Amino acid sequence: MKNIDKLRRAGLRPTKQRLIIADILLDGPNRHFTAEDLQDEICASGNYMSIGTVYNCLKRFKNSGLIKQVEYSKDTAIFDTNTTFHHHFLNEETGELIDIENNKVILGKLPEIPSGFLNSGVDIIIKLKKHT
Amino acid sequence: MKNIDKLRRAGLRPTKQRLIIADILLDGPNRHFTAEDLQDEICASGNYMSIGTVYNCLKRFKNSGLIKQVEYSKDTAIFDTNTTFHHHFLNEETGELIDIENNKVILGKLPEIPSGFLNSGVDIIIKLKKHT
DNA sequence: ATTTTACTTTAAAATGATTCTAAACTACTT
DNA sequence: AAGTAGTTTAGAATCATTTTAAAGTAAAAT
Repeated sequence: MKNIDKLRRAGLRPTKQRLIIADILLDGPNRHFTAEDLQDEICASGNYMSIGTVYNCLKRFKNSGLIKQVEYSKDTAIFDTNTTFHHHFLNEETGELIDIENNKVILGKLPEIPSGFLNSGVDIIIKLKKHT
Repeated sequence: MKNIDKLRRAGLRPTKQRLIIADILLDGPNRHFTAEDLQDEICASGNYMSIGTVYNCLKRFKNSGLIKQVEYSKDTAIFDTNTTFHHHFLNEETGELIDIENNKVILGKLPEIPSGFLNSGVDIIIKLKKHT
């Protein structure tokens, strides 16, 4: 599908800026990135966008389900083009994330969900350190 | 054990400020809290401490293993007096965390660890939403 | 096609959490 | 008692992110 249609389907008005970002994010392989990473790539592609717009677009892309945000990053928000249900390895030294496909993990036993609540998603992070 | 000894054992010089914090955190039941929460409690206990010192103490308490820091909080750092290996429920609406004891969860299948690395810890977050 | 309306982009300022700085202070050692 | 190394402090600095208000643009209505 063309990116302009992906935006329309997601309920986003296809502005010039959103198309630039869609072209960077929505083709090619999955990746993890920060707002600043993305702004750098926009520059590298010969375009310009204010950092405010980058943040604004990322928020809307996320709310529309075009991308996800990784939930356990401390200082800087990390976004993820992989919108499937999946988990992550975290390299503790570098902060690098690697996707874990959902079918690679099975939870054999889950705790009882507090009453009045529903399980609305499980996130698993496997931290890695270099083998000595 | 007296808190002054807990500090000494942890390799921390037992200053007046660290004792105030130890008295708040290290007795009583486990809890999750931010730096600001703690500063408020310090005030409520009739003491005063600059926010810089609160942060500084929390960092040292954490590095000494007296407390932990929750790894998947976005804007504000959340600390945890529960230093055992455990997981969390996250109330998505309120941000409230509830501990899950380690023995309540069993991982039936784990992905292959990337070569050259060791699994250095697994964090599981079960997100909760209100039952409708 | 032109106008209207609502949404979007922008630069710059504002915010909020956290860290840094340099001077004053204090616990521990000698 | 004096020295030194670590600690606290207020305030400034930093950094990611959000807000602001004005100017711009896509879609809807005429």
